[in-house]
Amino acid sequence: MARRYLTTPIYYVNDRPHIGHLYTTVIADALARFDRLAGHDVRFLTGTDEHGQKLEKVAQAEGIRPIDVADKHVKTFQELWERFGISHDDFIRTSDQARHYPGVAEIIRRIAAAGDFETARHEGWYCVGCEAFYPEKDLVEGNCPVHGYKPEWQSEENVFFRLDRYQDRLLEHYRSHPGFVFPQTRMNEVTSFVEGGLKPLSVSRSTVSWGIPFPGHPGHVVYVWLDALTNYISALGFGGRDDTAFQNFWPTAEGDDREAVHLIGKDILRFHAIYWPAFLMSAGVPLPSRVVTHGWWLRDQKKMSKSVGNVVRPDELVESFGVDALRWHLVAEMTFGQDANFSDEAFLARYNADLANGLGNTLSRAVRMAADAFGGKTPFERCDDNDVQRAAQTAVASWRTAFEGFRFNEAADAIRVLVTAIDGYIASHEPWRMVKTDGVTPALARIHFAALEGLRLAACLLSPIAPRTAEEIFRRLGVLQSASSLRLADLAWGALPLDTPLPLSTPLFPRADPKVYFESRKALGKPLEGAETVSDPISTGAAPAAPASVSAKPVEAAATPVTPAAPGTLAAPPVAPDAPKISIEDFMKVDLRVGEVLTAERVEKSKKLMKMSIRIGEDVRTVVGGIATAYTPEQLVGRHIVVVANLAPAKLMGIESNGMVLAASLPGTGEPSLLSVDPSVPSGTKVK
RNA sequence: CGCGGGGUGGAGCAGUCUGGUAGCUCGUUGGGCUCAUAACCCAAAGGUCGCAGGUUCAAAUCCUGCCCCCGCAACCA
Repeated sequence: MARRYLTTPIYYVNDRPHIGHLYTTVIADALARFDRLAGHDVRFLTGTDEHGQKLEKVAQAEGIRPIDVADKHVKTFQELWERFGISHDDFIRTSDQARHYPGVAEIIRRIAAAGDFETARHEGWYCVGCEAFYPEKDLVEGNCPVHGYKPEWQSEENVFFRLDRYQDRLLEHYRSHPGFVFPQTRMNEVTSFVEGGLKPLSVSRSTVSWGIPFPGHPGHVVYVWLDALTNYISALGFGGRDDTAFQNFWPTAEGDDREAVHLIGKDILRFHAIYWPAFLMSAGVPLPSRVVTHGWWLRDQKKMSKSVGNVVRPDELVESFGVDALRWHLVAEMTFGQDANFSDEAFLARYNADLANGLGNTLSRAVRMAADAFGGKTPFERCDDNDVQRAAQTAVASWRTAFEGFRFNEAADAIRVLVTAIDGYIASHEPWRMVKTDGVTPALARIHFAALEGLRLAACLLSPIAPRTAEEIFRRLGVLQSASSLRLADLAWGALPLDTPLPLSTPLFPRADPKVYFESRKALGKPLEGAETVSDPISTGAAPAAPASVSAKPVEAAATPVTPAAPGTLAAPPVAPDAPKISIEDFMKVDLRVGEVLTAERVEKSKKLMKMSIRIGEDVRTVVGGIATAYTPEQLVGRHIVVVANLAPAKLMGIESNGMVLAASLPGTGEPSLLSVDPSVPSGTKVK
């Protein structure tokens, strides 16, 4: 029995869970369930990344400890995973001093022993406002180009990891393990990046205090990625008192029956495919087997139209159609590795096609007819040689190949094809006609057996993707089976029990009329926010249920009641935080003037920048502003706008800008909208 | 010359690594069925696979050049 160690990234607790987190986790869950079904000994880990400056700041603002903030948000993730039926065996938190810290200490001890750490002094002008160092040449008259005041001379000692030493060994590993990164295009990307040269990596921070203290460097904490990546082995007990799980699940050598697979999104590929293996090499720990990378979910390529009311968030879809409908959609809709669009229209279309009209309706007709013919029971005679049986055989094979090759959407396709075959089989054999002409015959029983057994197998194949639905189908077929107890043997034809009661039920996935659905959404008067909808927070239990006429809640959800999370756990982002108050004197420091745009041109190679010459009274100066996405040069020339006249100059894309144009930043898109005054107001006029 | 993704019937996408009848879902049209969730089944229409060259018996697929779209990075003072 092979051992499989599967991980998701650990999610940063400051983020609200969004469709991306959900996708990675659902895919990992499906893979874990598939592997268990295939008879592997599986350990599936997920968790949270909790250290770092962001969290520290949030805690500061709220006047509580960072760990309290983390505790609060961790619950959100855990509840979400519970709700989505994620079958992880373990959950690691990087703030866990008993479980995680020893692993980090150990990997650092080993890297240090290998001589791959080195301390280097980092000195320079540090602007507290920018939280960044500036080279002498970027300072404007000795002041910060942004804030205009004198930066501090800071001298900081940092620990560096000699990543550069591993360039060749990494490349060698990629060569000898072409499947190390999946898919291939991502492997190429990583290879070319490493070929481009690696530099020592700073792995300690003294500007952050919420983190793991760096051994031997008081005042320093461990760089977040060195800390976070180590979760994959610290969770197995690496460096801890009991490392049995590490011994059992982390691969040791070639030809090992152990496989460690990291599932990630493409945004964190570099950390997983370059830094992490290098850390492990240095520490003398074998590398994980594969880094499997998926693409991103994009929002409707169409702008979301507020007036049309097509702003519907996944949590509303889940509310109306159930967890498994979304799981199915995520798996089936995205070609694994590529980017895909998430749209509610596509969700509805797929829901109706695959789940309502396809699987649900086929199950419904097959069960109803069989129950009618055989007195509420399954057929009394089996059939082992028919088109459904052959289709099922093919489906099982391609489903397995798909899962093994991380082509999850193809696994879903295999199920769809099988369902279509069953439906076609029923249509071509016309059992409804047979029963009228010939009565209840063995031939009729065989046809129904084929259809129902096909559905049992379809449910088996569905179980990694939509486990609760699979179990509900079993129940309706009179099969006593839990999704988690399934094994390969269950995929063999013919396990449907004969002459067994068939419970009748309401539709598995009630059909949804998209028109009615979207109109009801509009009628509910959902807040039509822009920015938040892009990130698709999956808020749990917050949305009101859709009217019953639109969609009765799928039975899957009813059959497996899940406790909804407390409302508001994932509520919309907070409104603008209170800006600190300033005095009138402070405000008067800002010299606002009316300026007339004389010329305007886009800055070469820049998307946002517009270079303008602006006349302020007698003075003509160059101002660069990030407004090129919203204005053409022609629209600007002649305009009287408001300018911050006494702003310290700064260089943007090599052009010195003397001043700043004021613009409102539109919610959602962030598009600028210039503050203009009536052209009759002479340029140079003071604004206050 | 910053990095990357993409351009395939009306829409959304597979297929490209490993050349060989262009596939899927939705939509459209016609027919069928009435067991089922106004579902389902069958058939049809619809594609110069971004453009131009090249390799080959054969190119959506390999090579070269070009065009267009979209992210990211830099820059939003």
